[in-house]
Amino acid sequence: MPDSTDPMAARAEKLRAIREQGLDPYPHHFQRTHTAEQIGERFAELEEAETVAVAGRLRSLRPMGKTTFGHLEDASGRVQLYLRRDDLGEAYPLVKLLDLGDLVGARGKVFRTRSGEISVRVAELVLLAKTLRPMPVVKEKDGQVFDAFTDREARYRWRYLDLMVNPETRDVFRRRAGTIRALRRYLDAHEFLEVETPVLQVVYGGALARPFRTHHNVLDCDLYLRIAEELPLKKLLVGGLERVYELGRVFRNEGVDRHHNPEFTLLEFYWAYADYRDAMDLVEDLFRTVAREVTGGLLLPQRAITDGEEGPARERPAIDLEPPFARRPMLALIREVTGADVLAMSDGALRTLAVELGGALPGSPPRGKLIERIFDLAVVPNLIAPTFVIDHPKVVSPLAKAHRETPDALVERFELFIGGQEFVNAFTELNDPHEQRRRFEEQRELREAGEAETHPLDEDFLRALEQGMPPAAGVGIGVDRLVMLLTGATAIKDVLLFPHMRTLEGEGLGEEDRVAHREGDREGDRE
RNA sequence: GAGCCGCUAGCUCAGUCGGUAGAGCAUCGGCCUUUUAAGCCGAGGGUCCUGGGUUCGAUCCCCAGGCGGCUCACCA
Repeated sequence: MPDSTDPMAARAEKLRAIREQGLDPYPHHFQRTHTAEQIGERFAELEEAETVAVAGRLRSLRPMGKTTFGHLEDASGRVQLYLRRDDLGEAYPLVKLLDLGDLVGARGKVFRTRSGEISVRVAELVLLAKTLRPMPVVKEKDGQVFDAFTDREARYRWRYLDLMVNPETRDVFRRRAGTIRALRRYLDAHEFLEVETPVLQVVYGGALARPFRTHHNVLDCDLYLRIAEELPLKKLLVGGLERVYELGRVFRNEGVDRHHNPEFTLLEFYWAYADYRDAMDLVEDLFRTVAREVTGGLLLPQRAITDGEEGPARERPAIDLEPPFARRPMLALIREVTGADVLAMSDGALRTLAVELGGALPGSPPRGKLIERIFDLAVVPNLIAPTFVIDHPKVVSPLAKAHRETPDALVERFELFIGGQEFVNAFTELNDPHEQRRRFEEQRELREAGEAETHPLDEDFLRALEQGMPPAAGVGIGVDRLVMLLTGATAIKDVLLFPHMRTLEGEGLGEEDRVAHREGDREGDRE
């Protein structure tokens, strides 16, 4: 039942009235001459001189009888509109049919009001798009914000509303774009070639994670969405592209929380004739360069994390990228914190230690998994200052080359931790095809023993290695987390424009669409 | 996956020691030709998340479920 005071019904009624007056509520074009910012910047020359044309969204309306004030907002900022019946004449009643959020264009002279605000005295007002839904009403006075649009769910689900009313959200995504630009610029400058490899793969690989599965109808085969970029990029090293990178989306069928989204942006680069030490030098320089470019400095303030609604905020210290990043072997860090020499311990003792630290693992995990687990529990939370953790257990790194000094137990690998978070994973790449095959087979044994996350054997990749891959370093950087670091964000959802959310009722494919897709399948089968 | 918290008008929230509800903003009407969280006067607006249970009676108490947020655990 329509309610006379329902905002949507009111807007629909205004739309009808506008059409009735012969006005087009959704015209095709508006010739804008100035942005809001330009009007402020060039006020001296514009004042009472040429006619300007501005366009944007109405963010405030203050009708006072035969005069109305309002603010128009475009991508550059806001400018006040001064609408007078004497100026607009027959067009003035249109003002009554406007709502907050409508997109309008206005032409007129620029002036300063009695209270000093730079404004456009509107001689011509054009509706550019009528809005049918109310937008969040956020008011502001003396820098204080009233009725802020802070509901996290609403902000994530309807990001356009968040972007409309929260300037800091726009800043986050400008900074995200800046981060990606800086990463590209850095790698391009170091003569890495940007490439694109398939997202849909017959065999997934390059990481230990569970994949999303999909199906190709015409070929009638299952495909996986990639969980990493690694294997195709290494094939390019075989092909003679000595420095390659890919900045792309990968998909992991795992948990969703403050640090994880089912799809995320991963940067991987591969560097022939380099090893993990070279890569560490490069990564350290890359982090500083990108941080400087994006934030202007190397000291990165982090926002506090709140414990629940009422709970106390947990302060997070600023991250300083200035001092050299520490480089510490994983086993040495474990020994420092727990006193345990994990390499010398029996499997049973390792398990006992892991349980003591609060992390029981299901099944009978291999030593390497237990060591990694102990590391995650005992060491990681304390790795606040940027730290390269180096030389990991072999079994958890099936694609990394054995350590040149401890080849039986360790690999040449590093992870960069900052603020207790992993940002980079890299290693000296394994390029011995026989050794790679043995590692894959080891993974298969683990899988058969009940390990959930193992690396599948990829014959096509082994074939490429058999063709000869140069010694190389490979690096993976979690771009979303890097953006979090550079923006101080506390949740990955805050740096994704459209983070994954559970579907609401009425969202997703309707039954009719699903039927249509099934029809499509049959058509595919016939061909 | 576990724990805690929340779900009341379009929005943000208050409230009912169990007797079917209220504020501000928004909306609608009136006044107002330099206002700016504009102001003043008036009005309308609610399956109090869903389903069970207890009760004479549930928005409130109990149970189950849904959705969300936060925290912890885990994969980046």
